[in-house]
Amino acid sequence: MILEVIVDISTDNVDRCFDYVGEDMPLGSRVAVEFGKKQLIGFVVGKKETSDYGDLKTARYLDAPISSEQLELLSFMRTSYDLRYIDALRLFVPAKLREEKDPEYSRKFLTVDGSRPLEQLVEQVGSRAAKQLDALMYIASTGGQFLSVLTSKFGASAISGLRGKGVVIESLVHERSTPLSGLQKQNKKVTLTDSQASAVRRISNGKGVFLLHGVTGSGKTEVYQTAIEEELKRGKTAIMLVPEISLTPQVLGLFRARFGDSVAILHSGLNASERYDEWKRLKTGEAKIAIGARSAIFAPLENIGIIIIDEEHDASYQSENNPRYDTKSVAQYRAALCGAKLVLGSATPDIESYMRATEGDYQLVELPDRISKYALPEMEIVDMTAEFRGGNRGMFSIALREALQQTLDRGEQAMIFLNRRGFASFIRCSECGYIAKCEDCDISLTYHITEHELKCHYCGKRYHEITKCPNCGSDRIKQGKIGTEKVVEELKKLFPKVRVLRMDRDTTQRKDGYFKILNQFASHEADVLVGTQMIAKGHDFGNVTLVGILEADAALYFSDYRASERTFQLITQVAGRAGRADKKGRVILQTYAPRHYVFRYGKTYDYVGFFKKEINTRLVTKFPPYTKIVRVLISSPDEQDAVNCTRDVYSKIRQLEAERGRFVYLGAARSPITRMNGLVRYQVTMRLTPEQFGACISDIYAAADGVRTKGGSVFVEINPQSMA
DNA sequence: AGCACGCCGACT
DNA sequence: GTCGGCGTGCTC
Repeated sequence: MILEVIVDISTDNVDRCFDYVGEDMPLGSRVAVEFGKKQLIGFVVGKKETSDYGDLKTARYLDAPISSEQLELLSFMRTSYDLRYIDALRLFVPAKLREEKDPEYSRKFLTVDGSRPLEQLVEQVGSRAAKQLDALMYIASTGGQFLSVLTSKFGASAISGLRGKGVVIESLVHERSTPLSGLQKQNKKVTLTDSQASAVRRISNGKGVFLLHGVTGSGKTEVYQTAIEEELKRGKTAIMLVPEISLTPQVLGLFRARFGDSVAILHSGLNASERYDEWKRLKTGEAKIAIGARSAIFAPLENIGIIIIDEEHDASYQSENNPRYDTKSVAQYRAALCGAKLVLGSATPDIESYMRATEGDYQLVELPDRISKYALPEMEIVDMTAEFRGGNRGMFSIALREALQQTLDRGEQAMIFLNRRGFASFIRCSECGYIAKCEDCDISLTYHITEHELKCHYCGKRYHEITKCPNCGSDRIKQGKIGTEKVVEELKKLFPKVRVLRMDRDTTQRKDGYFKILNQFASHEADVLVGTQMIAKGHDFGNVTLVGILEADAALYFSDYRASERTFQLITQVAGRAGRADKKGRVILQTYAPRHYVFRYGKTYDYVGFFKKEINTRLVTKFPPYTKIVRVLISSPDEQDAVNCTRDVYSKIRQLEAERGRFVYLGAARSPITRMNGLVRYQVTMRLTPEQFGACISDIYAAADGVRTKGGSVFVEINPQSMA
């Protein structure tokens, strides 16, 4: 029997089948093969009787980790996202199965030989080996780097040359991680409210895709759990996806308490062995429910009855680095394959999801009421331009200062949320709130300090730097950007005795930093928690009665068509942190654009009102969901090479446009982040109608695949979460 | 990804 | 001449 095998090497030049002889075995089997001179593992993706090749090597059967249903999902992913075979295959198999033995997952790590002075090493490498010297200096300056990183950066031959000269030291680094400890069982009696019960009924008795729209605190989790229970009773299994950040011990504890050992948890805190163990429990049928972040959609379950995607609007469901895929589409395909239901749940659904629900593609299930007897907290909108004109140049409004004082006096806690994502910054007038926008795209412009100009990240159009507000003539025009540290500083100035915790990228570097800070805050070791996005999610603190939102409009000015949508989601989520238990909460939202519709609807938590307004804007401006944005990103170490490749891609797509009819938009430009990891970045951006997208996407993939950079990459993104 | 092969500049 | 670096192409 001839087996068509994909070998476990992720490069374009081996992204195809190689023929081996072997016994008959199911497709999806894992085999050991000799490839060149290397012993590798591979996966059988095809079988045939004869081969065009002469003397074939043999493949040895190991096991069959991938089911035929998973193989179908695999081929869907390959065509939909232009993935390499092996990159897609790896999603279905825990890392441990990638090595035939050697259970410990480790990588080679290179450091310079510290026993000798650097000059001596340089001398030994010799002045003729420029590449090797580069690499050596890089290793020295970074204090060491993984072999795989180095070879992709400097090329295989330079690195193997270095290794041969004995100037670098190699060691094996074991990826270590501490598993979440102490999943305590919590026994909680569950009685469903009427609307919860009816939601469960509709889901359990129905089929297809459901959009579960439930306000914050309406008890979506109980609905999920009961719906899963119904499927288990029918002998089915379930997958539940949550954003990585919500995979907290508390959430997992809830599921453990209810379903015990039939839950397998796949999260980033597990090491290779733990992950493998959980995978195996699902594969053997010992566990029937898989809970995890987006990759749990590939869980090795049979007979799936229900797939749930919690917080379905969350950006992390879209994979932004390879393999790039969209979890919701994958889930929908997988659910259809096995006749399972798909439930998308959110308090603030993705605009596209809600549109599909209004059009009848998805069935809309509403959970309109909060379980707690208290309503959502009252939201006050403070106009910061008025504060500014009134002489308040600080970052806290008078209302927020007073509210903070009252909260502290009562011995209660407050959260201050600072909306600051990314590194790009917008241009705003402090006087009237004017924001510089692109004439063609109606998207806020980004200031590029190096070129002293304003740019639109969608079309690449450039504008002169402005020093006077075109609206009111004021010269108080500036970049909008403040940091959490500055908030803490000012807070301490205003309230010298206040105990503050800060939570952002910096303070959560270490793996447990996130939980540590939350625990400290929960045990009232601080009065105020200041943070970014991170504090918006999950976690109920009973004693928090005040939430302040600073720069609520900041996300509005990122060059992103989803700016309003993101802002609405964010303020709804953050506001939900106030007054969860039996204490009434209060939210103070500071903005320079108080009349923006996102705040008008946000104030009353009116998602549907917001949706109607927003979907209309998208229609008029021809943005998703009415179009698809496709971006081809080209990177190369060499500027000229990048330009050439970009031209190449652009002309191919221009040709495509000439054949298939005018696109909504097509353009080429430098990428907003012009350099990254030493690579110059360019992009070809287009917007396509759904019909054009369906007709052209495979040709766009082909155009991108047909261009090779010298040491960089070319890839395609669809509706990227960020255009940076 | 690794490895062989072959071209090319630098130096005994 | 010849040694070693570096790019290219191939692996069933």
